[in-house]
Amino acid sequence: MAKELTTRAQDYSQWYNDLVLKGELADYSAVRGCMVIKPYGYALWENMQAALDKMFKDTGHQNAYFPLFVPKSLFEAEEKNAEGFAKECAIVTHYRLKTDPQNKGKLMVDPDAKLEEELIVRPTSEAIIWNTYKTWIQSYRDLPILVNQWANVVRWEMRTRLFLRTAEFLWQEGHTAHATKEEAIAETVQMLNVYADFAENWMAVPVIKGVKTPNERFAGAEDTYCIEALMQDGKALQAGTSHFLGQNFAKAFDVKFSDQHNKLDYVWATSWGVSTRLIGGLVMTHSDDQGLVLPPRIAPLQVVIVPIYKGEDQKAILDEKVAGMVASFKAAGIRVKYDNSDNQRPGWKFAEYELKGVPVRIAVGPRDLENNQVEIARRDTKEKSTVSMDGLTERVSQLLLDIQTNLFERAKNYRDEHITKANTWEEFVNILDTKAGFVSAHWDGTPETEEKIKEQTKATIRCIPLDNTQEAGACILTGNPSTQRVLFARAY
RNA sequence: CGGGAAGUAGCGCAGGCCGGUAGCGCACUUGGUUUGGGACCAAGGGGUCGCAGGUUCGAAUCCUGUCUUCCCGACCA
Repeated sequence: MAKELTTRAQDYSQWYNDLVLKGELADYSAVRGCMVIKPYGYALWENMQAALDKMFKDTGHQNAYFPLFVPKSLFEAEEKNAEGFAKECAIVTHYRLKTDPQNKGKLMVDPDAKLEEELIVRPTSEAIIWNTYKTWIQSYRDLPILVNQWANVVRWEMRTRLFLRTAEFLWQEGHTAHATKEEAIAETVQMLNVYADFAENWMAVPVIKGVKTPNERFAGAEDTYCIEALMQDGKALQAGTSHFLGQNFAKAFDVKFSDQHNKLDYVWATSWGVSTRLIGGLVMTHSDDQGLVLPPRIAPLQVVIVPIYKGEDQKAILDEKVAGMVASFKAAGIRVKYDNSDNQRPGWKFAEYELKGVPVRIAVGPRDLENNQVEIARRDTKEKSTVSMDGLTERVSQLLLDIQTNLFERAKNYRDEHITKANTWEEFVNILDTKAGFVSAHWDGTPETEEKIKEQTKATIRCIPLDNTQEAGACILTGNPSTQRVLFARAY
């Protein structure tokens, strides 16, 4: 009764906020636009990190760490990149405070402590990293460099939303250096595939792999590859990007190498990243009006066991019986919690763990002990069944796999049902306003047309899918010839 | 930056027009009864009413200023 949730139908945004706050993933902080990631939310992030980190290492990458601050002169070296981020940078100008003589007990910025050169709080680390790579690379034998960093970045957004857009966020950024263009492109595509694999097989979030149009491209990239997901309100979410940076940063930072024939050339670059924004996407993909729904593979808790008893005697018997169950689950690698706390009743616990999105709940009471059974409830379908205690661990292991699969299939069906072809402008606008989701339509390939469509409908081109079929058609807005459909959507 | 709303107990709010002992629900503490879908009874603890001025015998309440947060826009590679 304590925690009333807004339903999706009432107010989708409010529903999302309620889930994040009441599901204890994150909280607002005293800092404008910055959130506190609470232990439950951070445990989720740690599980995501662990899976991604292994995938990065399995593809030959190593972790490193670069500074939070970027001197302004380095930041501005790659012009397009600098321009793209200029409007959302936090800047350190001083290094000292002093007591304010006008205002007792208060501090002020010491005007005598102005920095010679301003430091930019990194919105992304290409500049500081490529300035470093210059000293690491002389020969083709030094290549490739395959480095990833787990870090926080700051982008001073005007309007923020928990996880989806915050002023500070956590992410990983991979920065690689290669001897050839082909190798760099292969790396870009490889990491896009890693992201898609992670999104679909760990988060159970179906994604479309594609390429961004020049308008939507990362500032300083030659090509931006992306994975795009679809939320339950029909809006798209960019879930990850992988950039082919060409020789732009090598030229900006003068990073050259000698090839096998002692010929100097600029190094080829990629960068790729995913952030805590994925958590927002996860919430909006699977959750329902009762709370969070988390996929078992990354859920902080996979199974919760709730005892039902009258009096201490029954509790003691249950504690002992469940201890064996817990040990067996743990031995099978299942993340399990036995909640025998006495300050809440079973009904409260049921509601609480549903809110938290725990995939499987097991209830055990005296009635069950008599019959050597337990009650199992799955979060995704809310189905309950009574099963024997014999072979319970195997059964639950299988159930977790089933839930993982079911969540993905459910999300994929929804996504596939919300990719709609539009052949006329009327259809296009109508789909966006009524059904939403992705709209597959012809586009004449010009930034001007893309811009006009955005102005009139707020829909942007999310991507040109990698597996696109080529077909002749006419642009949805201008009627000019087009060779393929692209995916439009309103997006977060 | 434009428009709107709000700052009162840990959280959510009432009180304010009409100045006069600081309230309610949840949470918390203690005791008891309970426990198969968000329990109940009783007794408690907790507040410089965002901040700074002003009016007044007296300000949460009236006036002025100021700070902050949230919502809607603009912005968001």
